[in-house]
Amino acid sequence: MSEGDEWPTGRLLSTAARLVEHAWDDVLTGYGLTHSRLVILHLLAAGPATQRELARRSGLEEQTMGRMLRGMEEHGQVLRERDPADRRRSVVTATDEGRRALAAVVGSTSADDLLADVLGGSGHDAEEFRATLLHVVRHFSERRWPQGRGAGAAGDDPPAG
Amino acid sequence: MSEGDEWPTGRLLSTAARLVEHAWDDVLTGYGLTHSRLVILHLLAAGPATQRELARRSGLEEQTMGRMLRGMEEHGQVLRERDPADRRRSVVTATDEGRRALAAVVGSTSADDLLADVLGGSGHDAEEFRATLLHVVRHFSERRWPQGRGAGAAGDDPPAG
DNA sequence: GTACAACACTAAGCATGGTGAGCAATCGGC
DNA sequence: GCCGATTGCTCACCATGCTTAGTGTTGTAC
Repeated sequence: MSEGDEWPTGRLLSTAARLVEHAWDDVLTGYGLTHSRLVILHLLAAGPATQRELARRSGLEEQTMGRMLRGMEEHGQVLRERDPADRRRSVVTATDEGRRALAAVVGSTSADDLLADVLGGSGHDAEEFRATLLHVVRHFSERRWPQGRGAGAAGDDPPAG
Repeated sequence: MSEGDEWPTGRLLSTAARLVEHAWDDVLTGYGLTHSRLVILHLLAAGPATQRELARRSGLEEQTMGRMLRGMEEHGQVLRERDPADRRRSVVTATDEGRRALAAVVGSTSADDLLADVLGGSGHDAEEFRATLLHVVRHFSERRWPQGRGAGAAGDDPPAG
């Protein structure tokens, strides 16, 4: 595709995301992961969480999260157990296999490095690009789920990575 | 969602794209369009085209394009007719209704303007962001479909918008 | 003129996103 | 203790991407 100049920026964004996802997938498939499951394992690395928490922290709907966790459970990457103290809740934990997969991907040359290379080698500022994306995500998240989606948002920010 | 700092840039890209799509959808739904159909109508504004051309020019698979065109046909936004000169081909044309919808959206305050405002009002350079996205799209497109996907790519670029 | 390759499109099925509806467990006011 | 509201999750279905495997049409080599 050599087009693109005329596209709305929003469509450029979607297309870029799709293409980078494909590049990621090439890497991840070898580790039994997908683009989105990686984020879940990443969140779980900090400790067990409920589905609702995971959904909120990754910006997905709970239904979507539930389905993805079911798939991951079938693949032995996470464990879901009812919380005995509140049986509405599922407590989600990463299994050893899930942790292994995450560590393997993080330790490998990732598509993110590839992306950084693509940008850096062409006069584009990868850090600035990232900062702009983060700004867009935060702004539109706030627009979509005002004040942290009903949950306490204060103190929820992770340490800057 | 107040997270994001730790995410891989690829995931940031996907999330940003999803959020901006939602913002677009809020605008587009009122005009009977969706995010992706807008691009098709935009391409058709230059004149009729075959499904294959549309797919190539928008970076989608032909199957995806076929399904989307079927939906648009059912909604009266495009017309598909077999090319009498080559009955393998479908010639796709925008209907009056499709053109009207496109004109209405283009004439309205679009989510793209919103995006530009969000960036411009915060010290981020919207033009630079766009240029970087375009670079990413072109690089990864080339990676995915080397040399213009088998079709003649030369002279295919649109005038810069 | 007939077989074979290429082309344009369709069909079916998977993945990941969304939505609305609904169910069981829990909590709170009385 | 009971009833209604809330919470946490599931089900069912839609949209838009993808892939693999067709179907029918055209072009070409012999």
